[in-house]
Amino acid sequence: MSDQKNTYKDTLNLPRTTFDMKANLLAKEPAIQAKWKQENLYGQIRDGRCDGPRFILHDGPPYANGNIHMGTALNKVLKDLVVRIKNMTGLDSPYVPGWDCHGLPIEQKVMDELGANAGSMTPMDIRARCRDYAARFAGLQSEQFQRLGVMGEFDNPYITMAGEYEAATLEVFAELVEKGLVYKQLKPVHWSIENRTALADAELEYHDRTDPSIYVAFELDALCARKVPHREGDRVALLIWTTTPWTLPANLAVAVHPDLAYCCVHVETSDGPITLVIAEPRLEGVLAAVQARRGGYLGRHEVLSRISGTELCKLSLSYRHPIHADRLCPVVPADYVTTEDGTGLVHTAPGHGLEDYGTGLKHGLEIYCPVRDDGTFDNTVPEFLRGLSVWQANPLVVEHLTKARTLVLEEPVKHSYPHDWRSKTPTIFRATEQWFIAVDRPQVDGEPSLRKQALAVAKPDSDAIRFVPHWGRNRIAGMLESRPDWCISRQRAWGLPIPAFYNPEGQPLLTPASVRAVADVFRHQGSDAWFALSPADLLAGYNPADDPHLAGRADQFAVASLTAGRDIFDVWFESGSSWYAVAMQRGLVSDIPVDLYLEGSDQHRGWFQLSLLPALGTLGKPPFRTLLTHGFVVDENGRKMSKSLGNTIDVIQQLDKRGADILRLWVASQNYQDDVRCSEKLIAQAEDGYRKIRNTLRYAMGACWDFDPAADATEPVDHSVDLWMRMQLHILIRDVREAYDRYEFHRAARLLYEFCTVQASSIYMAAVKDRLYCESPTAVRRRATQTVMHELLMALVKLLAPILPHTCDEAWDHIPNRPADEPASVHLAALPDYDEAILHLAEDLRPVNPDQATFEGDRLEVGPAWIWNELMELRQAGLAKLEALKNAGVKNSLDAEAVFRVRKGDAAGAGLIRTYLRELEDLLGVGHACIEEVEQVAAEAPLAVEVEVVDARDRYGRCARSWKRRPDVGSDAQYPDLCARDAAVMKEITASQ
RNA sequence: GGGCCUGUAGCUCAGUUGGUUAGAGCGUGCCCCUGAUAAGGGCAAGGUCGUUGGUUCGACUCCAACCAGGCCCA
Repeated sequence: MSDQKNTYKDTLNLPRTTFDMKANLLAKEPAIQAKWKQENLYGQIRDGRCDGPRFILHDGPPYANGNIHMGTALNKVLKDLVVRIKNMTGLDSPYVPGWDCHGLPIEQKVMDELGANAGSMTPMDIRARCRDYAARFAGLQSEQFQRLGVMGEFDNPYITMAGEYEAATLEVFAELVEKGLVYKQLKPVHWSIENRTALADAELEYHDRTDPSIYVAFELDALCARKVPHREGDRVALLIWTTTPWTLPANLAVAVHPDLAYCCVHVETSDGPITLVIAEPRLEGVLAAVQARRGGYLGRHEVLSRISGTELCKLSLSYRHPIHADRLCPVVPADYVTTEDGTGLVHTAPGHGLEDYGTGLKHGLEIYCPVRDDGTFDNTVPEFLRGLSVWQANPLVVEHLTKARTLVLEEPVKHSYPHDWRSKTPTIFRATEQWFIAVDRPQVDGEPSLRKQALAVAKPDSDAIRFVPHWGRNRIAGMLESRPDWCISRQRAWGLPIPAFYNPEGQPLLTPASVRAVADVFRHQGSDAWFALSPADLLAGYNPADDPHLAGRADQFAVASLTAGRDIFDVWFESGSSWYAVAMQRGLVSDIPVDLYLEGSDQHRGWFQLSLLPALGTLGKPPFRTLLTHGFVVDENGRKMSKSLGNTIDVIQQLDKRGADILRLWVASQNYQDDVRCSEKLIAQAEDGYRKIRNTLRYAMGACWDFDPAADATEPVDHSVDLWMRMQLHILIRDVREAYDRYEFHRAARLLYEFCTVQASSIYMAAVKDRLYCESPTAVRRRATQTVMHELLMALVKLLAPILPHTCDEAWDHIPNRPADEPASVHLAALPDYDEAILHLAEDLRPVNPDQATFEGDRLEVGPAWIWNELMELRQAGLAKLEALKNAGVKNSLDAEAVFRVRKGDAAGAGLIRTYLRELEDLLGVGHACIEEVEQVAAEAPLAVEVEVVDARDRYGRCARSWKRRPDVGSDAQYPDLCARDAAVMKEITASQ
């Protein structure tokens, strides 16, 4: 028996393929990548697309520091999906990756490595080390991106520290200078007295520190006192609170919140009666504090009246300055005022606080900073403070206030305070000269301000920029409305110098011509030249006398007398110029906008906005046509990933464990418009999906092993499941391409995956097994299935190629008899197009109520889709019955027979089922199917046909070759153990041998 | 605290202009096959649609507040 079984097995056309079931991505991917490199696949794609329309995705440069993380991987894979899809759509879509190389984090890492030696290093020494560091990590990340399968000009990326790039950045800067948008002004920064330097946020450490916290009454001048309800004979004052008494000399205003409730309270004190203005919610707390620490001071108190912050502002109050007795200062509104502590009235010193600075600019206050870089007061303060350090000043200020009877309370307060990370000494806020790009200043050529221009292109009815998702427009517009002038200067070594020179009087030289002259030097020598060359050499191509911007002042700027400034650019200005330095300078586009910027949603404030402003200032238009943003990678509970929470997923580790295509499938299947959840488990799920897709491809290949479309292609007959499959395939092609066009990769990935699972694997491949295995190799029925299977395989591999480039590359080489007109690599191929004619069968003929009367013979000819939806319902019903039968003991479907019950006299219904009977048999996987006439069928039955499944084991013999139970088993005397079909096939095989 | 955004089965996603008992696939459980076999197939369970109010004859869908989470600010 078993011998005979094996005999027949050898006559079957079982699947054969060289495409391994096991992916072995860890070994194969690097080999495939090496092959791409060696064959210069990227170059081949460029050559192949050089006649197509351009599509430029301009890369936002990651920072050249550390390994890539999940967020970087998400970003780069999304970009690669876009680029691959565009190229496979026939567009010429090059991709030039870039790296952001300057900036503090790198400098900080280098300084850390240098440790104590840092002090003896020159800026040039430090810069050289920073350059090495950046180059090292740009190289490392480049390898990691390529390991992810990202395709692009990795042998010629853009690097913001390259001389050419630096020169281009300065050229953009020169344009802004020309437009009158660059200016110098005081701004408070974190200042280390110890090191006499500005500090970035990253250079601060917060430690607890005890400071004198003081409540001070700022007395209103006599005129204003009358405007405030008070007790006759009282002094009238605004009560403020501060933990930095030394900033009181720089006080220029008191800020109140318009929405807060304030009250005027009469208080008896040992310094005499006084009416104080204080935020109502703070009244009890403050009085209690005074009572607790300075009981003898406080007598009874009485609230006289209440007043809103808005009203308070309207009174136009002015108060006598607590230190400069002869000055009067205003009350201004500010929305950052809170009642968490203090008095709800905020001492405002624009030279010593960031919020105060903002308020100062808003209300035209001077940015006044009487503190010198060594932390001592200059001569603009009263004599008792001159020359003293701010720390010495604290008790003296308190003493002064006490004498003036304006000190209500002093108590020590312990709070978290910023310290210099290097010297560990406390820092102060101190206004220093900084360079700015003006956002509200109209340009000298009459163009509106940058803010106006930016808001114009971001407003709802503008079509200048497309936002994906659409709410990005809202977000960036909101940020543009409120953004302050752009402070572009930093006091560091590792960066692009702001090419400003100073004459002996301290006046800056910074004109379009002088900037361009420096740009020319940097182009060839890099910005190290700033530190290596003299101002005269840096300005070799520049003559003040020829500079129209110095008209009449040229003699003040004799080149020999100048010194070079020590500020460098904010790195955002460098990356914000990349649309020019890369996209235009490299000829990717002849003019902006480029087609697409694609970054995380944090870049609405970052790169997007800081690219938009320079481009508007330079060329008057945005640098991008479309802005696409993605969310952040969070853990499986939606929490942000952090090392301290221990919920991070390491990309490199995942690459080494599962391979790039798994990660890419994971990326593609995420809806990136939201935050993207990631965990070991979720990536494992992508891996499961990958296996399903791979095995679907593998089966299709196995089914086509002896098939050559050029020689064997056979049109499926009407009413065959092959036509259904082909239609499903074209629906898939249409929907996936549409999803790709809309950047909805997760939709495409899901469609592809579900197609593999349901339509292809569960339905079609299961149904056509019998004809593929058992029919004669050249039977029309088999060849037709192979024809569609081959179409399916070709289309699927192409559609999947952007997502799974390695797997599809490998699969491409294993496709049996790949047509001669197809390129050597799937990545050189075009995405498949759907066929309208095939699609119309599906689209026009939607399912209708199965009204028996409408099933005329001619309708069957036009309606495979229409009818197929109903047939699939029948299949579902049949499978349910089959399940019941299995529970009753018929384990193998081939031992069952499907009986389709049609109402007696329903000739059309019977004809319909007869037409599809063979396909239904295979769709259910049963040995045989037949029709039976009955008196009544259930009204809701699909096609008005009921399906029943019965045990065929006692009815029919089992065909030893196809394993089907059929009535015609034994009908051929030569093969008594076979059914008629298999007997005929055996005769054909035998005859041909 | 402010701006923008998100919240449908354990997971990834569908849910058309508000309209019957909210759908897939994966995963899980049970079962089958052993001629796709470190594969393939079937069936089943699983959801108060973040919460609470409101508008409406009717709300996953519209409105408000709240809760949770994310990004950017403060």
